Amino acid sequence: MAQFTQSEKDVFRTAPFFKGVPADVVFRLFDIGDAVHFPKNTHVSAIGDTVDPVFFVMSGLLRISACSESGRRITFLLVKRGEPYNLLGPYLDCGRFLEAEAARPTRCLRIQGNQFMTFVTDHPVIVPNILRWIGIGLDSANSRILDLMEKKVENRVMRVLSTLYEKFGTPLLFTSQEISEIAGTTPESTLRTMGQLRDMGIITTQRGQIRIHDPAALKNIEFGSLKI
Amino acid sequence: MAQFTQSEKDVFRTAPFFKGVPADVVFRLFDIGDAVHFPKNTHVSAIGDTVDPVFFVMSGLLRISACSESGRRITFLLVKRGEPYNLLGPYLDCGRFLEAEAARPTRCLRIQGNQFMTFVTDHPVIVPNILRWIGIGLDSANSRILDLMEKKVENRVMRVLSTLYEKFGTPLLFTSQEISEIAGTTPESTLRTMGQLRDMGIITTQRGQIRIHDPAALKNIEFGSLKI
DNA sequence: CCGTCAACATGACGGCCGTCATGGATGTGG
DNA sequence: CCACATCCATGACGGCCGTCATGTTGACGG
Repeated sequence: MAQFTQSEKDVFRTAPFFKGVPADVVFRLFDIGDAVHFPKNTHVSAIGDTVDPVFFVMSGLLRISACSESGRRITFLLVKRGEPYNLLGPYLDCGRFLEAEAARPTRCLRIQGNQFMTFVTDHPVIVPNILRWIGIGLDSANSRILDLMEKKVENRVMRVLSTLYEKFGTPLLFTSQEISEIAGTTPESTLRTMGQLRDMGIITTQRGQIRIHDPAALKNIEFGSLKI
Repeated sequence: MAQFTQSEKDVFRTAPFFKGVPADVVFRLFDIGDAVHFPKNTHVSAIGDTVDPVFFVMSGLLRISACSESGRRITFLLVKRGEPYNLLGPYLDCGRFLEAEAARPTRCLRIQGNQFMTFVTDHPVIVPNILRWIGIGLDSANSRILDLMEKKVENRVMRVLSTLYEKFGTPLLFTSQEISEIAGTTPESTLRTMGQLRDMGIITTQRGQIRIHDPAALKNIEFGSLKI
C-alpha cells in the first residue's frame, strides 16, 4: 500500500529512536501499521483507556497529559516527529491514567499491540532501543520529581523553556497555559516569571510564541535536563 | 558454587517480577551472578556513577534516592526481596543521578551489565517481564508527579503510608525522616500529619515504627473536610 | 544508673505562590 | 469593521508549609 511517501519513511531512518537498527527492519513497521490523522486538539486516547496500539509520530505533535481530581492538568510528554508513544502499552494490561491528544494536526503510524509484540520478538535487535528510550523517559520523570521538590517556580519555568528550546528551537509556539502545564504551575506564575526574563532581555514574548535570545542564561541553574 | 541456598533460589521462583518465566531460565541467573552483602547504610552506588551491574535483592532493602543541590533528599524507590534494581543500567551509557544504599543489611545477587544483556538476548522470554516492570515504575513515577502537583502535604503523607502498608504490611519500620523523604516534605510536617492521624485513631506511632489500624481511612481523599 | 544522641512532638513566624480580579492586547469570523 | 474569544499582564490577598526553636522521650553503652 502506498500510504507513506519515501520522505516520510526517511524520517524514521534518521530518527534517534531507531539508531543502530537496520533500515529494512525499520521499514517493516510500515507494513504492519497504518496511517492515521488527528486534527488539532482531538483525542488520541482518553483517560482510563487501555491504549493498545503503539504510535509513531510522522508529523505534528502529541501531548501526553493527565489531570488530578482537583482539575489541575499536567503535561508529561511532548512527542514529536520520529518519536514513539505507548511503547509499553502492549505489555501492560491495566488501563493507564494518561490521555493523549494532538497539540497540532498530527499524522501517525499506528501499530496494533499484538502486531508490535510480534515484531519485537521477531526482531530483537530493537529491544535495546526500546529499553534505552524508556530509560531516558524514566530518568526524565525522576528529574521532574526532583524539580517539584525544589518548589521554586522560577527555576521550573526556566528549565522548561530551556528544555523546549533544545527540543524545538526558537521561537517556541506555546502559550503560557501550555508552559504552565509542563512546569506544574499556574499561567499567572508563568507569566510573572517570563516577565522577569523579558526585563532581563533573555526572552521576548508575543501572543502564543516565545523567542529565546540567551539560552545559556536559562541553564544557569541546576543540573540535568528533562526530556519533554 | 554454593553461594546460594535452595530457599534463596525459591525466592525468585515466586517473585512477581519473574512471573511466567520458566524456572530453569530464572536459575540461570545464579550461574552468571555472584552474591554481595551490604551492611546497613552502606552505599551500593553513589551519585554520578555509571552503574553497570543489575541487582536482585535476596533479603533486606535497598533505598534508591537522589538529592538536589539544596540538600533535600528524596527517595524514589524501595527495592525489597525478589525485586530487581538497575534493569536498564546496562543499556544506558550515561551516568545516572541516583544513589542506592542499603536501608537494612541487604544481600543481593549481582550480575554484570554485559552478562545481563547477553542473558536477555539468549532468553528473550524475559523481555516482556522487563518491559512490564519498567512500565509499572514509569506509571508510578508519573503518579508521584501528579501527587506533587496536588501540593497537599497531608494527602501525600497519607498516600505514602497507604502505599507502604500495601507493600510491607504493618507495623512499618520507618522513621519520620524516611517517610518525609518519600513524601517529598519535611520531618516536621510529616510528624504533624501523623499526629492528626493518631488523634483520629487511624495509626499509632512509636519510635521508628508506625502501626496502621485503619488502612481504608488513609485512602480517603477528602481529608480536608474531616479535619474541621 | 547516667550521659549522649537520635527521634518525636509542637509552637511561632514568614515567604512563596495559588487564587481572584481587572484591564489591555491580539487574532478571528461574520 | 465590529463583536467576541483568547491570551497577556499585573496587582492584592491569604493560606499552606518550610524553617527555626524548644522541650521531651526512648535507646544504648559503659
